[in-house]
Order: sequence, then structure tokens, then C-alpha cells
Amino acid sequence: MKQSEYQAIFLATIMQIPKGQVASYGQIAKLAGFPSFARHVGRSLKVLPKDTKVPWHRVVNAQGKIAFDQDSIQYQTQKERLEREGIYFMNGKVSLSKYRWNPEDYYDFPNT
DNA sequence: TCCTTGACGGAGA
DNA sequence: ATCTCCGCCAAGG
Repeated sequence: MKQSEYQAIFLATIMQIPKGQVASYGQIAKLAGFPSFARHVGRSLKVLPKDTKVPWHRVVNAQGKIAFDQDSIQYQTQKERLEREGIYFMNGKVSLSKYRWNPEDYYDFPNT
């Protein structure tokens, strides 16, 4: 299986992360149907054009931390984009219990 | 073909 | 909280 084959699936899943919420690499992999492909989620994001509409900044690692080096421009950019959506950092990480995306939330109104 | 490298994750110490 | 050590698996040398 080639990256191009599941890359689209990962990106489509990431597209669904609501503004103001985050998901981990492993979570995306799981939701997309490839439980052990956390690393590939990152690989898929790496090749995105800089003007992409994919909300890559809403993907953090399992500890709620940004994957880039803290002194990189990418780290800075991702942090700013998250804060712009109302997601704030505490000790260099976001609170997953507070911001983690839960797909089930979309089914709060069964009769619609 | 073998070895190393990751925008990772989880279990231990 | 910090730091290993593994498991993971396609890509690139």
C-alpha cells in the first residue's frame, strides 16, 4: 500500500476536525481505519503545500504537544493558529481533555 | 537488499 | 516530570 492511497483518507479525516479542537496523530490514524499508522499521518501532512486548506495545525501528539522543535518557525506558526481558535497552551501543551475532538459529538441530536 | 529515519505512541524505570 | 526502549511501517540512501 502506497502513501498516496491512504494519505487522502488521513487528510479527509483531518478536514473534519472542528475549529477550536485538536486530534492526535494516532487518533487520526485510528479514525481513518489504520490504527498503527500514526507516523504516516505525520508523513502525509509533511507534503502539504503551504497554502493548503487542510487544518494541519489541529493535529498534535498524544501528549498534547506540538511535534516540531520548540524553536522552529513551524512550531510558532502552529501555536499561533491554535491560539487564534481559542486553544491555549499550559506548560507547552494543550489540554486534550478539554480540546480533544470527539466525533461522537456530531450525533448529539438524533432526531435531526 | 539492508539500514536508517521519522510532524508517533505506549509501557517501564 | 524525564528518559529509555520497543513496536510500528513506508520512504530514501
